[in-house]
Amino acid sequence: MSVAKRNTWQKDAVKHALGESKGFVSAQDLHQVLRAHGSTIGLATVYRALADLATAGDADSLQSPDGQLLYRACGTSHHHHLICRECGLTVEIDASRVEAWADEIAKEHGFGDTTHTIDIFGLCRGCKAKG
Amino acid sequence: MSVAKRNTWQKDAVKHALGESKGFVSAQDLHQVLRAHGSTIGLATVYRALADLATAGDADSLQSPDGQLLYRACGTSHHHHLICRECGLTVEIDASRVEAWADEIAKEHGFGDTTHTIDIFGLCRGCKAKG
DNA sequence: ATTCTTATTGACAATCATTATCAACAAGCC
DNA sequence: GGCTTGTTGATAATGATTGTCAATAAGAAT
Repeated sequence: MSVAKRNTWQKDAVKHALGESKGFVSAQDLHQVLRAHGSTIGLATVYRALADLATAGDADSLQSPDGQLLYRACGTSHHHHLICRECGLTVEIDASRVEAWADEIAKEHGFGDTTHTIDIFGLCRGCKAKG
Repeated sequence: MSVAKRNTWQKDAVKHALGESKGFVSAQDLHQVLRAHGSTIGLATVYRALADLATAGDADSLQSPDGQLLYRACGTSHHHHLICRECGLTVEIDASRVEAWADEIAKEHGFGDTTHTIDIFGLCRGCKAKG
């Protein structure tokens, strides 16, 4: 199998920057952060690195309500999120109950090979108080 | 309050075409269907009409996995969908159990004013057999 | 260490869905 | 029929993401 992937500082930079970010970040945001930190990394590269990370299971991706793709560093376990639409605060939630429900429903209707999108957007305590 | 909204054949056309469609349709698709039927409706108008319908609660919108916005005619009751990613077959599912769960989780973490995205994509019986 | 192969990069162009613009139009009112 | 103003639609603008491709550099071989 030899060398299929090469290790570059760019990939590490993206991975690291993603790890530093608290909530979900868009590829664009991450690119700007990296440039702000003095990196000369290209935008296309950030997109590619994020896609790789997502494929490898090191990152989680979801679509924000306005259609942007957001990424977040994450372990291998499958889980879902509760996200503040104001400040971006993210809480990982255990969704095993819903997972089971989703599989059950799918099976019930003869569907297979399923994936699901289960995310909750709202206002966190802090932002509720402000707003 | 007199007249805030006017009734135009364009809005009716969009509403009707949406009702005819079985599963979810993109604004682009709907526009093409309408044009194919001889209508001279403009693309921007289709987008506006769909947005209005969604706001009024007469249509349901969701994002397909590749980022497009899809619409579907639907009653006023809030529900979710099981969608075949191959042929677009859509099954409305009763998600009261998950609704309750989502609210509960949100409350538990101090979140308010929540909305959620709960959709299941998979392969229906027919497409499983083919693929 | 030097050379060699080729995966990877990054600037830029290309796509594609969606939104904004704005003059022309028509729905509902008199 | 006119008047007012919400609505339309062709087009341009936007903005995220992907494709292109020559230049670069990682890792293997020497």
